[in-house]
Amino acid sequence: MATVLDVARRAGVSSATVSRVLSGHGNVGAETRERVLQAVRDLDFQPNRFAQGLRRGRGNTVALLVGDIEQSVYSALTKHLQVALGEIGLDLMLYNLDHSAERLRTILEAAPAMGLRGVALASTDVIPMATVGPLLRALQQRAITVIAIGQRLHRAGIPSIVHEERAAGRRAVAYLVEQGRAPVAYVGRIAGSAVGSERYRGYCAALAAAGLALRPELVSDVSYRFAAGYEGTSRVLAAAPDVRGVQAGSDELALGAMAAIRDHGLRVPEDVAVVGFGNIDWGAHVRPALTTLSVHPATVAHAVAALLRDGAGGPLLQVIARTLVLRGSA
Amino acid sequence: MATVLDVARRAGVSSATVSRVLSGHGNVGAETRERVLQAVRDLDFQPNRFAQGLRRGRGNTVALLVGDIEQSVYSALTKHLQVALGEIGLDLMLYNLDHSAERLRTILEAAPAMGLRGVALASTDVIPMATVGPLLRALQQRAITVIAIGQRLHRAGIPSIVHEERAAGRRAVAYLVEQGRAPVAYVGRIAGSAVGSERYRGYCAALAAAGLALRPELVSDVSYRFAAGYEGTSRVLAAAPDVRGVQAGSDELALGAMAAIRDHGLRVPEDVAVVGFGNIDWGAHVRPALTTLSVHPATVAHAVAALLRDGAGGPLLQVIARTLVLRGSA
DNA sequence: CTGAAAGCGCTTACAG
DNA sequence: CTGAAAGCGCTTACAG
Repeated sequence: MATVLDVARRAGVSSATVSRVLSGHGNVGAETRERVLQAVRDLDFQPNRFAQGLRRGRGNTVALLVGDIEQSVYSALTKHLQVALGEIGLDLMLYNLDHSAERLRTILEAAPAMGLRGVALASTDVIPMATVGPLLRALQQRAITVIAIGQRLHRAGIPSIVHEERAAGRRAVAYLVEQGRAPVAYVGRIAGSAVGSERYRGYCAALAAAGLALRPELVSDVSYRFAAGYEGTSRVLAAAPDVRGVQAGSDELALGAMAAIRDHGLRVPEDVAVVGFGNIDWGAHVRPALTTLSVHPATVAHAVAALLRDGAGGPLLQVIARTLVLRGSA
Repeated sequence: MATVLDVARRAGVSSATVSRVLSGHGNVGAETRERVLQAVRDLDFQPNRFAQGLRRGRGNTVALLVGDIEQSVYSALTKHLQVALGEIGLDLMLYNLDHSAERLRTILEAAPAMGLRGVALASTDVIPMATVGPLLRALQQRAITVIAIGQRLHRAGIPSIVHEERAAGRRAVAYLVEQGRAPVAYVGRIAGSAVGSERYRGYCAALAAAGLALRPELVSDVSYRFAAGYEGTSRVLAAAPDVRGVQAGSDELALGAMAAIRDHGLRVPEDVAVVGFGNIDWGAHVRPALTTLSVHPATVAHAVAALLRDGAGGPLLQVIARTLVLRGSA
């Protein structure tokens, strides 16, 4: 592997000059610069990342911490972030939290020594800021850009990029009510999810605006995935046979809900309409196709990249609007 | 951030001794070791990754290159590999290939300078070995462990971990035939997929064994995702109205196929049975639930970790068996 | 068993 | 505009 010294020798200059040409810092004569670049090409020189990192005090890697890479929100985000970071020369290190606060802490504790450029925390789980807050602040103090995705941590001084949750939930439930789908159940408040409770508040707001009562038996607290949607909906159907609409806390939950409704001998949407959350890729391909609220991973990815590129001083809170995507299920 | 020198001073030893204690190489007196470990704890010392990497010539990072992180096979693999690598102290860098050979080449060209410990190439696309082969060999020559996942590159000297494809495809199609589902269509040979054509050969073998003719109008070449399954199946249904079974090249394609069958006014499985490939997470939750062939990401992940841990000398080819997972669709 | 010293490959004040 | 030199924080032969 060629070193900066090899390049310097071949170009007849010092290693300092090579470094200046490559970094763009400091002035170098046009002809000298050309000679250096030619030598770089000849030797196929690529700077050693460790040496660079050691000297500069940090590297080109951003850690992305996701709740669960198998969930579509996170894999879509990962994909787009990978592209957006690639465009500004940054690499992506992936950490799967598996919704574990313990794992989050472990990772954040190891982060300072890793020379990261930034940490993007994409988790909708409630974060125990008492223990995690100091860790995040420690990262910021070493000039590591910390960004929250999907959760509002801007009050703790962490730039946050989120989708609208409450307003979106309210809009979707209002739509169900307008379509004559009351009583509407809410499946998937998701205990422990910061986002889940926001969506649920949207549900409550929509009911209140329509003058409908909040019936506890119509609300199901479940966890994230399919089976939870199935079980939660089954329970609601048993407790409230008059339910005509279901707002699910996620598309996965919505799919489970649809299965439960059908296994209950009812039809979607004729008997019970279903709305999901998150516009998952297969949502358009199940039958009936899923009506849901959009998500915008590319927009998030670009916002993250911009924050990393420009350093501190960016907006502390960016809220991305969602659209109600109408398909067959509601 | 504490350095090894800080630790040395606090423990009253030299930095060499600290390094020896931490690495486990070289003998250190029991009492000295204790003093060093205490100092490490006191100062919360974590070795600087760049300095370590520069000195050792490589780091603790493994690059995982996946075809498309949004496909369930890859996200499940990523999740399990993350855990398996974590257990042996390695980090995971993720690169999304987006099924682009061009991108693969770009990434592999940048890899040597990154001080990677290993490169795990999880792609089922046909790899242009004329250009990519030399890049992989260059990595191996710098003692970077290269591992192929999902595709057999063992003849090129690259340890490969794969699932059985042909035998599994044959078994599934034979099952459809046994159940009286002939003629069986094959949707998703997937031009450009090394794995897709293996699965298709299993289909051919099953037909031959059953004495059935290979009817070209029953075979659809499509790309990976849902929409392709929908279109491919629509075409097959139009060209061969007598079709009674569909073997899909993936679960995504199977879901598209089920939608197409239903939009055609037919029922799954009564009129047309469908078998997928890959046991995707939502497969059990659609209705009818998807019959499919299993996949074993945890097994793959452990095999990869073992190869990284033990370095060269491991098995060149590991084949993981698949099970036919019977559910409602066939 | 332990330490002094060199060196991995960069970058950046400093000097000219 | 350019170069000589120091130094980032480790690890490892080498010497004792």
